[in-house]
Amino acid sequence: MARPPQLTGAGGRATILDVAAAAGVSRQTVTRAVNGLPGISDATKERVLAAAEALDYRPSRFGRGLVSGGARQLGLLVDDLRNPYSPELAAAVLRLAAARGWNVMLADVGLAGDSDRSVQDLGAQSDVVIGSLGARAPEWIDRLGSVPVVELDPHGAPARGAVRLDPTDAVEALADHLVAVGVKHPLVLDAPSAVAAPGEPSARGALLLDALRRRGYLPEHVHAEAASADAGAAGTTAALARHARLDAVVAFNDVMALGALAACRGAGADVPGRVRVVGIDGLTLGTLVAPTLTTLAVDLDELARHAVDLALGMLDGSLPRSGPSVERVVRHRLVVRGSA
Amino acid sequence: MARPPQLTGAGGRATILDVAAAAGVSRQTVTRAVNGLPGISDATKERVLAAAEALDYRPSRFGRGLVSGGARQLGLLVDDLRNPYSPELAAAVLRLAAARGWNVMLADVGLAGDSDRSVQDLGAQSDVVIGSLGARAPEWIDRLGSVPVVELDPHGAPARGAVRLDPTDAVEALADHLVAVGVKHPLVLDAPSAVAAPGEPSARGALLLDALRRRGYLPEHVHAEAASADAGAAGTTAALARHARLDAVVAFNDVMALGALAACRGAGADVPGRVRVVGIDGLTLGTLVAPTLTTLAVDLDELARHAVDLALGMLDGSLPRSGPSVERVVRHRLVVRGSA
DNA sequence: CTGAAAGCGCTTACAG
DNA sequence: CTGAAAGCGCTTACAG
Repeated sequence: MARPPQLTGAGGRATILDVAAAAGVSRQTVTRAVNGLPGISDATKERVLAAAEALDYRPSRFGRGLVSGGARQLGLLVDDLRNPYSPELAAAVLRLAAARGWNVMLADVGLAGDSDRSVQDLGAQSDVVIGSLGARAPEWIDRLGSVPVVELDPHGAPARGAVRLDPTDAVEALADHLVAVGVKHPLVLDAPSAVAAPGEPSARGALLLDALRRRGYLPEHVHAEAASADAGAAGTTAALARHARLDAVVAFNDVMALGALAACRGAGADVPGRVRVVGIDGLTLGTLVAPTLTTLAVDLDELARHAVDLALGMLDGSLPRSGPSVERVVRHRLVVRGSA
Repeated sequence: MARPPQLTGAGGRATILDVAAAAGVSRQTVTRAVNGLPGISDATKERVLAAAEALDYRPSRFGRGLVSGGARQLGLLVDDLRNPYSPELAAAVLRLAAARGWNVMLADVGLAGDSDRSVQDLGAQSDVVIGSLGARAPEWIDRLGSVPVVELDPHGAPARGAVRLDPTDAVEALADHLVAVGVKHPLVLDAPSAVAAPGEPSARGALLLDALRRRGYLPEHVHAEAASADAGAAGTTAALARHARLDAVVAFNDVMALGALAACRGAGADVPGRVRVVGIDGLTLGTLVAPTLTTLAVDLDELARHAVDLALGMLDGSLPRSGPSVERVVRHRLVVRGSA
């Protein structure tokens, strides 16, 4: 391989100066050739391009960005892409961001081996970050450095901006619905909670339990091993075996509810005939199964719109830079389908 | 708002020099304060940080990247995040990339309003790109500039590197399976093809039709309006109405097959009793429905592994820089589940 | 503890 | 058509 012995760039990468030297021209001539600018003879251009090719030259995005600005970059921090909630949200954010000429960099703290570093890198590469930070928000906001952050469904008090999800209305509507359809023995199938003490219900779980109790129910409450379909199925199977009279499962999210649906099928318990099943999130997925899934739906487009608005507002100064944090609220909505 | 009248940075953004001036120190003292370096008195640090805060100073990622290198960035180009195939693939790539210390920037050419610009921006921000370029590969590779590209399931001859999907074995196995279970009148539910002439089957479709014909079938072939669940359902409903004896639907992908499943339910056609339904992709989704979906599965972790290997190999020079393009192959595998 | 200098890799005017 | 100069915003040695 006829690789020249000395390359200027770090990591043995060729820079514009290497190409210029190899082609026997100045660096601005290299710029002209590489960027297809006018004011260069065909012969020179060809020679420069050949040198660039030979040296495997690629312009540094940093050098370039420094002088020409570079596209704005929005960082999106998601939980776990394997739960369809994340990609549905990401799709909504991506679309809005693209429409405004923003790039989106994605980091998945659930998938990343070293989530701390993932968060930090995301901060270093983004002009603003939107993300589900959950319980680790304070720590991660710190890692993100000075980048403005819009928290999605924050657990505590948000640092700067946030879009809060409010399921209360939908939970009340659901509880009324369960009463109306004659449910007697509901189960709240909760996800394991990172924040609450073991055994303690999640925020959503507590809301559900409270709404049910106020209507005279003595709801069961169990924590699944994980917020996944498999864990939802396992939790449901076990509950079904323990409590023969169980006639409703309200799951922490849609994916777990899908697991509950499968478990009911496995146990020969008709849905919604014998057991009603309800999820939370409103994923598209819920319309593809049979019976279709009753759910407390979030309008992810609305969530994304608020988040992007807030994020961009923080940047262009249309939002106050100090003072109390700015919050938007998106309410869940009860969507009654086949399963309940 | 006590915003100072003059800010050095473009777009009215404060630079390190603005902060230095406001705090009455030199720029390297600002660096020390902002980056938590030693060799600065607490008093000075505090004053600098206050000035930075007041000016809403955030270090430019370009300036920083230019001197300290910055994390490597992998661009991932997907088709449409709303088809679960994309996020499942993205999750696999993200995990591998994160493990190797790479950031991932995501662009969705299906969702973006201006897909050309999306592609170009991705190229400008990435050290290497992995992507499903499909029929527009030549054009988009051009837009990506000099960034190395690993094509996923390329339609034509790949430019540099590619991971090719090979469904042939699985298609043969599926055709044998359909014979074995006594299917007589199969339908190939194809996706609309961007490349082929209208009415022409897609590459996958052609493979399926051929395998079926070689076994003595006279398979139906229809194009759905889109590669979506809804379109798959509509296509199936129409076909079911036209051909009463239809007893198998092989869909272009899993999402369409899910639509077919729903259509069969709607038409009162038992699956797999009266109609067998088969998808392609092997999405997790297929295990959550009832009956569970028989499919030609791609191992997305394997696909991602090859793609990331190839991408990183192109960068570190372990792959030849010129000569024929490098290809890896991932074979589909028949996974028989409940629906066929 | 603080600052003057040099340089990262590129592009944008400006001369020739 | 081509090149010498300046500068984008930052950090890393090196002096004081």
